[in-house]
Amino acid sequence: MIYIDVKDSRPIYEQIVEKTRMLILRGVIRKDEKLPSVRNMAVELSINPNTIQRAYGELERLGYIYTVKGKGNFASGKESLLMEYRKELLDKITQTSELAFSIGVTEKELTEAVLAAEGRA
Amino acid sequence: MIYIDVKDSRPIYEQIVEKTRMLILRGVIRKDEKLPSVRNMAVELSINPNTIQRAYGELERLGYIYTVKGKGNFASGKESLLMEYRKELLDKITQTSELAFSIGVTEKELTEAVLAAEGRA
DNA sequence: ACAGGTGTATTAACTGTAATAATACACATA
DNA sequence: TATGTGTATTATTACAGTTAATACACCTGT
Repeated sequence: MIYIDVKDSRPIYEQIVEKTRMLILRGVIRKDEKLPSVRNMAVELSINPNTIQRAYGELERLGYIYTVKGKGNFASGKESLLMEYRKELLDKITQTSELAFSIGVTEKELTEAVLAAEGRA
Repeated sequence: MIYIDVKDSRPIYEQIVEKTRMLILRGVIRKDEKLPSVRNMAVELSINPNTIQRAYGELERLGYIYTVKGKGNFASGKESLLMEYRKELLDKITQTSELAFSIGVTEKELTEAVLAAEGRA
């Protein structure tokens, strides 16, 4: 379901949060679907259970999952999450564009950079 | 010339690199213009000289400044730097757009996010 | 030559974060 | 009752960032 990129400088728990987040947002993991248990995922990824727990704690704090003690962690399926993430990405586009404009990049170049992504996705 | 944002989670030396970089790219610091000395800037920002030195070391490695022992650090004014940074920003736009497309954001929304920045810059 | 400003290098120490390891406890379910 | 689940705690290791204190070499104005 998830793999750790050793070349990625970000902490392991953060990588897990980010990848799980995308799996939920893309609908690969559906509402109320169970995620791998802390201990299972720890074995699969060959890392410490505490690190998984930390990632799950973050995901719960962000509202992506909910926990049932004795049973496991499940995707919340909250609808607001997708909208929040869309806004996050659009804000990032605006911020980067602002920086680009400030050093002379044209609107045409920026829209072309957007279109370059459309083909790949 | 530069200030440190204590709320910024990034390391101090990295903030200095990024801000100095922008000052050079925007032409605020001109070719062969002298940057504040290691000790001076350390006093101004109330941080350790070693931290400034690390930032200047990075800037030199990136080609933004050159060092003359006994005299100081100076902006290189290399022309390629601007083009490299433009490419960096455009790549970031493409990457973020790709992610956005993958969760259903439309081309229209993205171009609007670009345009939103044009007014501010 | 000298003083003062410059970059550079080194070593030690402190702090915070990430990650591991080893346990223990509480809850759910077959 | 046994097993799988989340949760909590403590200790330890490793590393990055930062500070501190020095020391050395170079440049320049007096």
